[in-house]
Amino acid sequence: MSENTNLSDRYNPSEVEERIYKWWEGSGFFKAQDQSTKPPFSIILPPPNVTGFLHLGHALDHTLQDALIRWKRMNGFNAMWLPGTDHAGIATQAVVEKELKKEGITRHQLGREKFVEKIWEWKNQYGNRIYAQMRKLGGSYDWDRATFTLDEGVSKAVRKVFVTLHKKNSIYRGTRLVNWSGPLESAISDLEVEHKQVKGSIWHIKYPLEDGSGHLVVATTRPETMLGDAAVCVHPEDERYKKFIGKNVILPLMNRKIPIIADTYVDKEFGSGVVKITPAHDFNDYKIGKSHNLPFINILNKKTEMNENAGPYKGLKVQEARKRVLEDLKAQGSLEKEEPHTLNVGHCSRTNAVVEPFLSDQWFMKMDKLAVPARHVAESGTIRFEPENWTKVYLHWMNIIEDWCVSRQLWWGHQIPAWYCADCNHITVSETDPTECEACKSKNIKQDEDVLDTWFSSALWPFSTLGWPKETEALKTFYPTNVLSTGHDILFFWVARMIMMGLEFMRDVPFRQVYLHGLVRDSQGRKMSKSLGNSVDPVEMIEKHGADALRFSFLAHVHSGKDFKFSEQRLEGYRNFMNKIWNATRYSLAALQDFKVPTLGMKALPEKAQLSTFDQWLIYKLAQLEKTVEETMEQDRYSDAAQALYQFVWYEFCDWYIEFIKPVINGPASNERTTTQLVLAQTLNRVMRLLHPFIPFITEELYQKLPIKGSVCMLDTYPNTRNDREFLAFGSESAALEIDLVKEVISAIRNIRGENRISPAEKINVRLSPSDDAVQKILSLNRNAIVTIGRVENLDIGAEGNLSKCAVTPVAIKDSQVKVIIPLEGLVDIEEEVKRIQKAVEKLNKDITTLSTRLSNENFVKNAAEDVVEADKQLLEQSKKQIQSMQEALIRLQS
RNA sequence: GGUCUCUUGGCGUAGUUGGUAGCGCGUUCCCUUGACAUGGGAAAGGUCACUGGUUCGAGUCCAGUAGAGACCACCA
Repeated sequence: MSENTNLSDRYNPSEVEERIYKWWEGSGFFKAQDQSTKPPFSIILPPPNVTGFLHLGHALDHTLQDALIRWKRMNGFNAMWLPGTDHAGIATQAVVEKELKKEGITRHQLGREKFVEKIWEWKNQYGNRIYAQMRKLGGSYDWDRATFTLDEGVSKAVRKVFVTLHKKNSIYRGTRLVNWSGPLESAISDLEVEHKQVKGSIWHIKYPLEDGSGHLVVATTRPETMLGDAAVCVHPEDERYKKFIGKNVILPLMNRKIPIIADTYVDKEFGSGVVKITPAHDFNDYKIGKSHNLPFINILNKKTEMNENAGPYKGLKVQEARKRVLEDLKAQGSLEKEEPHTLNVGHCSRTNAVVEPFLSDQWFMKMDKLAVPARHVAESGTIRFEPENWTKVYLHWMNIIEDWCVSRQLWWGHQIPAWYCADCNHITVSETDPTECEACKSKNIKQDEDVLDTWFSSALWPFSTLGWPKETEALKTFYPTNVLSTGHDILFFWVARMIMMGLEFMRDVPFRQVYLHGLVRDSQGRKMSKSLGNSVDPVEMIEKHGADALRFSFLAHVHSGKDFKFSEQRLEGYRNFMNKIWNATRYSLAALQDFKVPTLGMKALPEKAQLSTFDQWLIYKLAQLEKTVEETMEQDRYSDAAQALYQFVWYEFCDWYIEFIKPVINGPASNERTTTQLVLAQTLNRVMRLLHPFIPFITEELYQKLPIKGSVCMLDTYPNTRNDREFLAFGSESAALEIDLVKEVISAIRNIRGENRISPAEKINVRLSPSDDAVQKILSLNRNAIVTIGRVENLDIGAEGNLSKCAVTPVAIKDSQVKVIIPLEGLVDIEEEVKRIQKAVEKLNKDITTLSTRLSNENFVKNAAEDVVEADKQLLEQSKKQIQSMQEALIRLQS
């Protein structure tokens, strides 16, 4: 067979991927229609940071979504996948600040306007980098709809939401204790605080009583905050301290008089039973301060340095102040003792700095009302979580939800649409920039300098990207979206808030299903991080092994919600699979060189009478595969689908089918040969389509070379058991059983070969002794295959004959039995064969023992399902027959 | 402190109505055979963390124990 098929003997993804992607994108294949007769299916991509790199987590996430959207598209849906990028307030601002720092400039030196300009420059320079990387992965994003979170449309949506919620009093401004990040000089939300265990101390400090009659000892882990103490507090029932309630103590170092108050909040057993109350720097103390009407003494500035309220400690950082306070207390004998103490300290998730509770004016979103319907849709199943256990996590959070601090003291982001009047102090909140105060009409107004938390605009993403507040066709068609896929790390940050905003503004859920996958870790399960040096660049992996291999390694191994352990070695394995597909197609194309495509093309069907058993077997397996893929994809079990495809392509199609057809293909022209060619061509066509959502590049490339094909693989129908099923009807279960028997026979020959170390070059003689005429016929029909694949010199089918010095292996499929007999005289050391048979006998013996024990248990026979008992009985019979022939063989071998 | 998840051959894992434990990688042996050495063939390797219970029968259901991880909360 000649080989001018134009395919190299190795698949080279870099030669294919870019070309194919440009063709797809240039041809508009990724575009969805705002109006269509097809049913809609939409996914909104979680927008990555506009100036970021694509990391493995994105690659996993995007691969899952792309497989799903491609699958749906091929299934006849108006499939829309909307890409976008996030301005990522803190992250982006920090990056640009860092760049400026290299030039020795701070953002304050530059000023707000210039600085924001700089960030836009940066964004324009790097904003497309991640899009280019996404293209490399092969994602079928609807690029025309790509949206940036600071685009005009989104900004309008943000303002409308802000203004609307403000009108409803669901957004309010308040002076509150918030989590403050010193390095950012900004408030952050509760979610942005990471609690970490830290080994510290607890100090016992003497606070002298005002009347000089002694002192109380307070225990604290944060002695520097005493500078802002407003009271000390004891339990009202504490016998030790009851008598002091209402009296005063003198705050050491500051020499301020503060009251002794009582509150049940104090735990009598902990520490000394006396707690210092610092309402402006501790969340619990804040509450006590409120209920007891204490003064709120702020001792920090925005950089978390001590301010003028800290007296002599002014200007010191928190840690320095602590050190000095302790030294001074010690010097004056006020420090009673220091004990080691482990405590949880909040750290800023961005900067890792210790978060300080800090009193400031901020904007908050009231969450309790918004949470009610958001809870309901999860409870009722209107939104389903996958894996399901996240429902509980989500609901728990919704139940304890606190108001969301949405203002950030940053410059990069959506500036808050609120204007302060210098004359009457009124705040004008407006969708459009006002020219005057709405209360006193003064022109002396100034916009709030703060911006909104990045997640504010993200929360609106499912509808703001579709044109809201305008009532667009896109919004009508694609909202609610079908699936939201993301890592579980942003369940609260993003998913929960989208649900609340969607319900509030669209009166409907933003998506029907939430698919939460795990996070990508290294092969040992460690977090990928720069400092560990174990992070992997997906683009590098794509360049090395191909996008399809990377995609398949994700798809074959995502298991419901578990973290994904990435291994390049495994990736190489799937790279090999791509090569396997490539070469199987290469062979097939050669085998189909003289194949004339029947006029019906895609619809061409073989003639039943001409079908070889192995053709019917293959089609049967193909039908099973399509059923499996359909079922597993419906249930989001991508890895089951991927693995079923892998098994079919490699172990059925390549290892067996191609080997079966070789004698036919290499044989003379015949109806059988033509039919086999047709089956081969049709199967290839379906296999490419089946694989396409998983590995789009290689399948599209090969599809275009097939003799039977549609026009574009990614747009053709996905083969399944409902549509396009005429071809599958040619599969036959009985043919499958016959081929299974033939495979068993060949395996038996190979096993004898392998175990006896008979070189593959050595041709051997084989006798096959069938149990009946039907089996005899099966063997005769498949004689060619057995001879070729088994590398047999002379094949006899018939009576078992003389078994002396012969290897014998009985094989059976249901009632069909065959003895595989190979004369070994002069070929091998008989001892090897004796060992082989003994091993087999041993195994059979074990099986027989378990089976007969079970079957002799009358409770089992009585209680177990009939078919189970029947299957066991059959198996026992079969095993008994087999062991008998093996034992006979053993005797003949040694005689 | 609370909630949740996990524990299956060296590694990564499947196991969806309970019925003799599958897969990939790796390992050992043989093989450059006209699609593919990124390949082919053969094989070894698991008392399913532990203890009880339910059942004729448990990796699978229930209870408890131990270990690993995640999230939430935050008593100074």
